[in-house]
Amino acid sequence: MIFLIDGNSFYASCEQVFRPDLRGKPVIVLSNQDGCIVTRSKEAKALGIPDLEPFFKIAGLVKKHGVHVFSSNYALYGELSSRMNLTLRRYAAEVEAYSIDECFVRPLEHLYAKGNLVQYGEILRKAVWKEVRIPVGVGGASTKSLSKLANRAAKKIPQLNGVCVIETETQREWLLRRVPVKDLWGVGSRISARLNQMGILTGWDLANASPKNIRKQFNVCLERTVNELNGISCIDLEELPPNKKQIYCTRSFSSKTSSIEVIQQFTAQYASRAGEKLRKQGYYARTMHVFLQTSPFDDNPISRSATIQLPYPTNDTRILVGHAMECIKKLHLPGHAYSKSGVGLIDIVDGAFHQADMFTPGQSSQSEALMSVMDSINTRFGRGTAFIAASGTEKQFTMKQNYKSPNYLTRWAELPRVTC
DNA sequence: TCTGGGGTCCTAGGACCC
DNA sequence: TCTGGGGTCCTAGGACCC
Repeated sequence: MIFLIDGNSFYASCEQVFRPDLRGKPVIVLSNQDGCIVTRSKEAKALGIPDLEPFFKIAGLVKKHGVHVFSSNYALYGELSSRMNLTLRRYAAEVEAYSIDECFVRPLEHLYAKGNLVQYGEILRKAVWKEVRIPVGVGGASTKSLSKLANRAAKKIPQLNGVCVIETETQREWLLRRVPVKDLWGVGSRISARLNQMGILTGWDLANASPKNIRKQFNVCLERTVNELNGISCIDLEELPPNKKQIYCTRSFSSKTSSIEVIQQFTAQYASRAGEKLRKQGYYARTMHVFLQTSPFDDNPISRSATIQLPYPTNDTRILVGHAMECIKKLHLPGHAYSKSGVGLIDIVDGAFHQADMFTPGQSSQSEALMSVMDSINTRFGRGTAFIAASGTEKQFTMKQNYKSPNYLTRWAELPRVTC
């Protein structure tokens, strides 16, 4: 049995933890740069605010209905997410932190009366609410894909009170018959359009399709989904996330720019961040991918990228940044207003198993030591405390965050205050 | 006035080499 | 002189997730 616990409108609920006055009110949270709407509270959805809509397009609607707007505050969401995990861990045999707002959980059997899995779901829901003040939906079933489906029902059907468990064949069929394929986990808009053309409209249709045929016409992943919908578990619970095969850091600029110096400064920051993630995994990169693009909404958008082999596998920020700078020089064409760049580390190898080349220097122990000091400084005093000069000593543009809430949980100066 | 997220993995197709 | 299978690397873009 696998349960999926998922925070309702997670980012909006996080904001409401320290602003309980906003519970039951329309709240939206914006993406980086205050670009798009990424989370809407139930009340905001009811006002007809669409998901992933550019913020400026609904500014009028927001004003008219007094919608409460927040820039994203990842320090806050990350901290509440880990508190949610800690709570769930006490009630579970295994926990997989699947995303910032979702956990897969294998239940501890002594916590519920035999055969009463709904009771277990209730325990989880109440515990997270009591300890973290985040409302969650709970779905349980024999596979991950079915628990996703149950979780969806838990949120959609008010009578279920936030908990839905698929225990019988009848329940499985009932739910599958009512879910359009596009709402299934692992089926996006493209694949669902093709499935619809083939007459496969609901989860039930897909569950009854031939897995072999699906594999032939689509791919292995969708074949797995078919099996999972039939209760055959193909996707394991992973307590430790598998190591990444690629690590990317990409950002939109806070405003468009044609200046190569500014673009290099931004890109140096992204390369540094990618290096941090790589070292956290304890790996080394052999290949780097750098891209630079104008807005895809421009009349003649351009997007150019370069892939380069690094001289030897490395996770040294100085080397990564140096090569990223060279790439930008090659990619940058004068006269265009660029909106975004990114750095990807691909072809990642585990240091311990890497076969060194006796003719190339390789990463030195000095470099390891320096990176480790830099990482500890930044862990202790905040990201960006120690940085490469190429990132720019004065920030050209800071991220647009006009509606950010305080870092209630991660900065002493911003702790909530109570006046009595 | 202008404004449109971020991350991971996979694959098709072209260029080049043996 | 002309032909041609098979592999690797790179780029671009598709597809999914949150």
